Amino acid sequence: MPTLSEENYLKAIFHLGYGHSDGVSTNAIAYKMDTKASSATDMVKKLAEKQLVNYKKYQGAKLTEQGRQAAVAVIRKHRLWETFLVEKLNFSWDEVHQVAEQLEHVESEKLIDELDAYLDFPKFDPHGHPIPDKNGHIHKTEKLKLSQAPIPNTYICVGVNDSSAEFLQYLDKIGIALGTPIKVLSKEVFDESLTISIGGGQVHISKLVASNLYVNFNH
Amino acid sequence: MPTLSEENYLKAIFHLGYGHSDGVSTNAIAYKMDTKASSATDMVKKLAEKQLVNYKKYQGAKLTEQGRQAAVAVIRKHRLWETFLVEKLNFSWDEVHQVAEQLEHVESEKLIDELDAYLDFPKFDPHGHPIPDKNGHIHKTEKLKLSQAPIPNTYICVGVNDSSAEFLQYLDKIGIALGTPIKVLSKEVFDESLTISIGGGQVHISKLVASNLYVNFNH
DNA sequence: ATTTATTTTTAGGGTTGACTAAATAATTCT
DNA sequence: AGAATTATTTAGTCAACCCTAAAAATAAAT
Ligand SMILES: [Mn+2]
Ligand SMILES: [Mn+2]
Ligand SMILES: [Mn+2]
Ligand SMILES: [Mn+2]
Repeated sequence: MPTLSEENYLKAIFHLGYGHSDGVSTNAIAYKMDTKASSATDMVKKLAEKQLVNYKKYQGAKLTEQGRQAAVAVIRKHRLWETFLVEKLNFSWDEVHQVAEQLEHVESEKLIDELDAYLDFPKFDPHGHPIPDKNGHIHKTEKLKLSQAPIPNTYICVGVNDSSAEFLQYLDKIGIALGTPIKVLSKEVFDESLTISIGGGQVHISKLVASNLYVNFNH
Repeated sequence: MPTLSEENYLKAIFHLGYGHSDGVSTNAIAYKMDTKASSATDMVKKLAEKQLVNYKKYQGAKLTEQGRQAAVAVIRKHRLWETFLVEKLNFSWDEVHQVAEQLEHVESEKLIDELDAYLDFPKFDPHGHPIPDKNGHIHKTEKLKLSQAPIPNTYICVGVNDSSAEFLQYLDKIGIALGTPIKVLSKEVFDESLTISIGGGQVHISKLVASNLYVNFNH
């Protein structure tokens, strides 16, 4: 079994490599893990020895199938715990990440299976992220970044890209939660900021904010 | 904050020193922690530096008030998690210890407070052990070891001293759970084994078993 | 095509928490 | 008391994971 630290690296490599076919650079890993490039190199070597990643010097790391399974298992635990915290323990969506970051490393297959059942097999976590199933399969859903959505149109917020407390609290403040209808009124050509309407009120959001919001068509 | 390893040592010292007024020997700590005496000495020194224990060479370790608070906080978390696993996730009392051993180290005050509330502020864990409150106070209850209980008489099982899976599964097998009435019929003078009656059936248990069972008068 | 800048790796350490083996203190036995 | 046994500490290593500084490789700029 991977150590706690290895699990965190695997998760980082998974997220950084998602969608891309080339290796994840040690620099990118180090940045995401809030550590130094030399530490990332060391860890990547260790993961390679354990057959969890493929690694060639100067070419970055790519998860093996075994590594992907391990990464997805941790992500599954992370998202189930986040769901538990919000659904059962009155946590808000901006409070769960830090705690789930610890809970995700608890080792017990029964624990996670029972938790899954207790939560009634949720498909998405409190940030709209899909919860991988027991076999490591991640259900793909249609969604697009609000920054790339055609306007004018009305969408439904289905997820966030950034799960930081700062961003989520900002969304709380302007009245956006999962399921909130967002009517996009106009886009400023200069900075691609958007004027949107939420529950009657009108709000102006930056491109950065819009690019961290996932929406779906309101069909 | 204590590290994970320090927390485990603090807990061990708390349990070993419970009731006794002299220091806990490094040997005893090592045995309980399943490690070597030299490792225990190292750790005790570190805990002493952090003011969590008082330690003088060759005189064992005693928790300071600060150390006791830290130990009890971990025990509180351990027992709340065990309760959660049994009450909500269909774990049996012989399956919870190992998992709680990991969960007890998750750091989040809100988590443990909410868990406490979610479980409706339980007073005892699945093994009949008292759950310390938020202030570190442990509610004392009357109880005695079945091996020391006057006979003949009828008692109620209120707890176990040994929480190992082997012992708990043995109790399952002979039909003893928390709350089970136990009628003690006779004690063998030779080995102090007991003949008891549980729900109609008659069972013979060793002194060792009886000394690991806590009972209360059936009043 | 060089030179310059950036990225990545290597070399050398530090810390935590283990271990073995050896030394020393405390205890028990005769 | 003196000797033998046991308990405890010290000394010296080790592995995991991190660090800084320097070297080497790659990428970018002139
Ligand atoms: Mn983590
Ligand atoms: Mn999430
Ligand atoms: Mn533990
Ligand atoms: Mn217990």
